[in-house]
Amino acid sequence: MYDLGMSLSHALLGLLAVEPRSGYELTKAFAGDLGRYAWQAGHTSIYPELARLAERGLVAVTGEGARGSRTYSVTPEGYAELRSWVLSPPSRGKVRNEEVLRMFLLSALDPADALVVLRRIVEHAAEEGARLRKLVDDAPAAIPAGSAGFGYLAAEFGARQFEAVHGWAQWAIEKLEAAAAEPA
Amino acid sequence: MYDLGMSLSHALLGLLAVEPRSGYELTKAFAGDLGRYAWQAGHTSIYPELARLAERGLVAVTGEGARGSRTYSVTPEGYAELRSWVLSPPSRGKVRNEEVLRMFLLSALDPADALVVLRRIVEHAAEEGARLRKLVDDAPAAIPAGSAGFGYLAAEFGARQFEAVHGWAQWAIEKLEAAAAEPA
DNA sequence: AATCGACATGTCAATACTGTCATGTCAGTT
DNA sequence: AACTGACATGACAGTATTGACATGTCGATT
Repeated sequence: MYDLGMSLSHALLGLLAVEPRSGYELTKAFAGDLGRYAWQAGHTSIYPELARLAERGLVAVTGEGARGSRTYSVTPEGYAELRSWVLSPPSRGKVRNEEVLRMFLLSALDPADALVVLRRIVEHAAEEGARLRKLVDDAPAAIPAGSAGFGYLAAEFGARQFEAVHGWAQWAIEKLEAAAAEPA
Repeated sequence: MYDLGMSLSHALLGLLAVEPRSGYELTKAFAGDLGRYAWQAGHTSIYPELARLAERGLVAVTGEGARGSRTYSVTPEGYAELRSWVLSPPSRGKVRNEEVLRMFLLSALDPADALVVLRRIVEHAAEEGARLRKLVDDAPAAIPAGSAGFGYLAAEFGARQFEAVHGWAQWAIEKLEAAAAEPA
């Protein structure tokens, strides 16, 4: 009677709801922004989880391709499960983010060390923010709701997050430099 | 020869670097914003990890209190390890965030369902943003670098993140409503 | 025809983590 | 003196995840 590891299964349902895919293609999706910012998983977790979802009837193999590939699609039950999960109250989701942890721990360091990290964050956030902003701009202006639009909302989300991180790091640098200038 | 589970150990080193604490107090720290936004862990992970850190000489018991409590402090080696971790290049840290995953999966849903979720996000982000903004405002204006200031940078970070989420969700609602108004 | 790289899936042992149960202490109340 | 709730740590079984290894296919070069 397990129903843990819920997040991975729902991530898979979500991806398959947008478009049927093989395990390999799902793995590639996790190697991109989805895995980088929302939920990471390797193929060794994905394949067994797909098998479990198929066993529960939430997905089904709807095609076979070259090199033994199997294309999975969500079943109506799978879509219902996904919907109920996304709509369900947030309560307290699992959170693990090494980058954010680093930011939390910044205060534990020497201000000089913290500044080094902050300057790197400023640079990195500017790059990632610009990349995602470009992604959004290049995407079609209207949201073709439901199909190809997957990732458009997410890209805008990411762009804004990085813009916020960028502003924060600059603010933090100013604060630390000001504190260093006038010793107590 | 393991050196995995790095993040938890560094979170502990960071907390102890700010101030010596017992396992119980560390557990409470994880029950707060640290656990909610950066890295979650329960006492059943924390105690064994503390023992391992002590074995490796990165922390040490520097006091014993009532009810069998042991107060841990970082050793110089522990601080060096922490410093090198925070300063080390980001490469690709572990990321797991159920809330962000939900946002990624929004596009997989009916626009009507997505709107429900987005409106809840607007509300929640406004609340959390306001709470953290208040936390920052109530904190001392200058950063007493190194000691009591822990959490000040982090609180501002969180406040800005939620402000960004708030803006994003409002933007997304407008987009979806506009798309619904003019059917293709 | 051999080679190579991307495609595609899988096993397995080791490690990590969660939830549940268990145990005991101490301070303040009743 | 019994009770209660917060303090404080720990064991353990079940589940999840990772990293290393393994296997084979197909298309395009060489």
